[in-house]
Amino acid sequence: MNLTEKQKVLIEKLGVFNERSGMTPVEGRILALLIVSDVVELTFDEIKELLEIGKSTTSNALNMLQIKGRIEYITKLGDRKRYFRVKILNWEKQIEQRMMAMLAMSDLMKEVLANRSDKTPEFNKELTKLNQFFDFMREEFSESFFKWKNRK
Amino acid sequence: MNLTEKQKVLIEKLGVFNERSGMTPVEGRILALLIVSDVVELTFDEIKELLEIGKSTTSNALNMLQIKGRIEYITKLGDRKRYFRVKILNWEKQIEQRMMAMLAMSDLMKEVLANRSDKTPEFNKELTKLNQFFDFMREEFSESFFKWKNRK
DNA sequence: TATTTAGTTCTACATTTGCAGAACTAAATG
DNA sequence: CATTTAGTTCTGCAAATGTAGAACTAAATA
Repeated sequence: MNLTEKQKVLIEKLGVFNERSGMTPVEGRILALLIVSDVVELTFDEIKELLEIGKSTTSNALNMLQIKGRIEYITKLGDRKRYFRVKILNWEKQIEQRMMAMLAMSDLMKEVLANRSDKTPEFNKELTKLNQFFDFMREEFSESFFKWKNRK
Repeated sequence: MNLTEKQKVLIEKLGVFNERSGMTPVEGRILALLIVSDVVELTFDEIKELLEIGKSTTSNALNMLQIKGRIEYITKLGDRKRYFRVKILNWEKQIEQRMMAMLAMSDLMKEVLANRSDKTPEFNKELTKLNQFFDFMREEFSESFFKWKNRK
């Protein structure tokens, strides 16, 4: 098992993307590896060797990725090793959660607004409008996700 | 100019929220201050004193927040100080950009898919479905943003 | 032109983060 | 029951990050 140059480049590219959405470099690359590799189920040691990373790093990253719900492992009869793979179907949920998390500011904003003096009506009006934007988007997004889930 | 206990709590709360979306603690708190404070335009020194932070920290954070498009400053005739305030109207654009950035993975995914062998048809099918999800969402979101901008 | 003002840049430092390698552990195997 | 296997936990370190304070600068003021 080894990687083509093209695959290595793709892993780095996807790795950087993953870093920017809150993973460590190694986490990002492990996830990328599991998406790019032609072997879709890789063992601890294969991951470690392919990415040339330390044992503890591999262990910790794999555990984090599991906690975050991005990967899982299966086992095979008569084989003690764990075979890790991405939980692709979870991605939609991931995206949904993160979108909604972004719009969660709405609640905080309402709290801020409730505490503002009425001596800055213009500012308050803008904040109110922003709030309406959040509410609107939350509604729209739920609808979109619903629409996707229930498509034929 | 000083803050109520309630305001201080709100600033910390919003501050933590901001930290989690990629700002330093101080950046997050400055932005929070400018949203929570009843005085909507604050000077360098007011910000520094209210948040009890260093001069260089204040300077760097204010510059970063301007680069990120989150704040701006105005000046007053016969007054050399800068008066900083949030660019609230930019928030919608911020949200839009970040949403779209999340879905930008779609392009990367297509590249990955193009490079996968056809020996893993099931996996590839799932990836394809994920891609369709991204495309669908991108379309939906653009529509939603458009709808918001053109509402009466 | 000396001083003050409003802010920037430089230097230093403490904290946090990410990773490696060694030591360890629990289960399976010889 | 000694050894191997498959991983986890511990220890330490190098680099990055976030902040403070001092030194500096450019413009305005006395």
